[in-house]
Formats: sequence, structure tokens, C-alpha cells
Amino acid sequence: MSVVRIARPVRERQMLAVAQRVFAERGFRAASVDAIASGAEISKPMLYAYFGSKEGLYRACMQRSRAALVEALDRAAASAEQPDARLWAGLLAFFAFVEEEPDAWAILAGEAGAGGGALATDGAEARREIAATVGGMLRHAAAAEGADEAALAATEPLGLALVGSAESLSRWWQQDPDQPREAVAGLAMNFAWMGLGRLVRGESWSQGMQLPG
Amino acid sequence: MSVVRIARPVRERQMLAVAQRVFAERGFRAASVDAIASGAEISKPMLYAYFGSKEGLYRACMQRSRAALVEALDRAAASAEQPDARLWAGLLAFFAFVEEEPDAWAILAGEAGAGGGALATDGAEARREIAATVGGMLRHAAAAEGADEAALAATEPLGLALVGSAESLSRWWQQDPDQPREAVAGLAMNFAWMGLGRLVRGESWSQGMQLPG
DNA sequence: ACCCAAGGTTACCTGGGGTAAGGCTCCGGG
DNA sequence: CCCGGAGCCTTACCCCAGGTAACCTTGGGT
Repeated sequence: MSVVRIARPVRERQMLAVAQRVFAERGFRAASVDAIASGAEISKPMLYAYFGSKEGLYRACMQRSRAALVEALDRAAASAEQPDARLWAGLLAFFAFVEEEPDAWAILAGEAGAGGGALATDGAEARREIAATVGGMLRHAAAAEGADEAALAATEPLGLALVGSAESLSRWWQQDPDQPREAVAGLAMNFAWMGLGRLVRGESWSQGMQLPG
Repeated sequence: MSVVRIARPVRERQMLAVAQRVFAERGFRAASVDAIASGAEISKPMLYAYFGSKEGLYRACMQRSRAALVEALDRAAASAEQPDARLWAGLLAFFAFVEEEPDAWAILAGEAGAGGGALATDGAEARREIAATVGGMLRHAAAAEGADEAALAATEPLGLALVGSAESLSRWWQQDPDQPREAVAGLAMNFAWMGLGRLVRGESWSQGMQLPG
């Protein structure tokens, strides 16, 4: 009786799918390689042959999630022209990703800051790439307004700050998941675009309408 | 020859000090309990007797770091009256903590989002407590400006968003540590208080001076 | 004097990440 | 046709590190 022999790319996809699920629901530490292997109906050494280590497997999952998220953000960024509309589209896309692909997001957010290994490095890189997308939006906006050099130079850290706040809000959202995605995105938008200085005065951002300067 | 017998609270402090250092420089996963034990000149079962598990030990470190940070933030919040000055003081205190107690900060930030265990729970709780302090500042500011109900209700998530952005900026700072603390705090302040909408126009916040509305 | 609470240790168990060694099957060339 | 090797796949094992059982030692309270 011949055992089904399956081509490498197909097996890799199977393994990644299972790994993503297991990692997402147990976290890196608590997930066991054996569980992933048996879930993918494969033996452990196959995982090691294809991914090198548990960490390598996790990193592959991250790559995948990251690519999906970046693509969604890029698509969103291209969907609007006005700076604030663009940012709004990006935030909606982000929270849509968090809501619709919770496993992928859990992988990205889960160990992103953990320890000093390659995981942290990859996490940092993923964040940088996402922040770079956001930073691009900011650059675009700043250039359109004719901002000075200093403002342009700060787009990178500002992008990171924005990503950090969105990440934090998404964690908060997970504890109160009934809230509509637009509400959370709205909070992020108000925080990031309007700033606390104005929010605290009761001003707020509303879609499509520029407040008078 | 009598071995020195040392009272529990003293030993606990020793262990925590060593654990904080080791956890900070290796991360939770890569840090070995044996290393911590031998570093504290004690045998492994003592650690287990006092802290229950590796995770328990880590959690104890988190408690410690968290208390220190919250205290610094509270002190800063009390040091100024104007809302923006208060926020500025808080941000300075935060980045001072990151700079001056890198180990404590590494513990707090390191595994704060990891997995689904008690670590994540504690991390979330720490973030909430810190965000609550910040949220208190916002509440104070909003109340002073006579903001409406909705703005007051949003202080919690806004606090979390602010903490998230500060956390993200601190990670960015760590890759470029020559930058003065005030510069990073300034970025955070501009982002959080002014908002991208104004930054992108070239406006910025500067200490002690309210921009005309 | 005695006992027991509390500090302390050695020696061990076990789960799980990682690997060595080899089997089967198919494909391409002599 | 057949044979060799490349590639899919497994069983069986190693061993590190988290966690524990069992026991020793010391000193203060009765």
C-alpha cells in the first residue's frame, strides 16, 4: 500500500496553515512541534527538513502574515488621495485585517517583542515595513502641505508611533470584540490625526469633512 | 562548617535582582532557571519554593518593574498642572525610565504580548494600569476643558493608544540610543498631543507655549 | 532538651525540541 | 530494461532544561 507522497510546496502550505492556527491559539512557547506535525498529518522531521526549527516555522508564518497585511495596507493607501482619507482607509484596512485574520494577526503581534532571538529581529523588521508604508502616507501628506525637512525626516518614527498605537488599540479591542471595527478605527484616527490636544477640547475628526483650521 | 542561612525576604530580593538582569538580557525563553539560580548563589529548588515557576519568577519581576514605572509616572503627573505640561512630564518620566532602568523596561516590554499564558495576562494588566495613569491625565485635561461625556469615556482606549505609541518609539530609540531622551519624548509629544494632521502641516508643539487655536 | 519551621541541597523525572539513520518511490540516463 | 540517486517520509533516539521528591541542617520557642 503506497503512502501518498506530496510535493514540497503543497506540504509547506499545509504545514504553515496548521502552524499558524496552533501558534495563534497557544502562542509560540506553548505550541508543541509535535502537535503541529500531527495536525498536518506529517512527522516531525519533515517540519525540520522544511523549516529548520520551531523558530524557523514561526518566522515563516510571520512572513506570510506580514505580506498579507502589507498588501492590504498598500491597497488601502492607493484607494484615496487626500491625506486624512488615506490614513482613514489604512486604519480601516488594518482593523479589518485584525478582525478577519485573527490568526495571522496573533502571529504578528504575539512574539513581536519577545526576547533577543531571531523572532524579535523579524518582528522588528515587520513593524518597520508596516511603519514604512504608513510613513509613506505621511510623507505624501507632508509633501503635499509643503512641510519642512524636519517634518519629513520624522516620518519614520511617527509611522512607528502610529503602528504602536494601532497595535495597542487592537489589543484593547480584543477584550471587547462586539465593538464595530469602524469605532475602533475612529478612535485611532482621532488619536493619531487630531491629537489629544484637540480631542481633549471636544473636537473630533469625522470622515470626509475637514475641520476649519 | 555552617552555611550562611539567609532570611526569605533578603533572598527574594537577591533572586529578583539576578532574574531581572538575566531575563532582560536573554529574554524569557532563552533565560535558564539554572543560570538565575547559580547567579543568585542558590539552588534551583529555592527559586521554586519562593516563586513557584519560571513564569512566577518572571511575573514577580514584572510586578516590581511595573510598580517602579507607575510610581515615576504618578510623580510626574503630580508635578505639573497644565494638561500639556502634565503629559510632557509624563512622557519625559517614561523615557527616563526606559533609559535609566533598561532591564526593568525590557522585562515589562519583552513578553508583554506573548502567548496566552499568565504572562500575557499580567502584561495586559500592567499596560492597563499604566494607561489608567495616563488616562487620568487625559480625564483631568478633558474635564478642565469642559469636554462632553463621549470624550471622557474614551480616555481609557486613548491612554492605551498613547502607551502603545510610546512603547513603539522606545523600541525605535533602542536602535539609535545616542539620541537625547528629550528628542524622543518630543516626538511622542508631538504625535500624541498635536496629531499628525497638524504635524503634517509643519506645526509642532513646543514646551510651555500654547499654539494659538 | 527537644521539636519543628524554615533555609538549603542532591539527585532525579519528564516533556519536548531536535537529529541520526535509513526506507520507499519515482524519474532520468545508460 | 534496470539502476542510481534525488526527494518524500518514518521510526527511534538524544539531551537539555523546567520542575520535583526526598532529605539534611540550623536555630529559636516551649
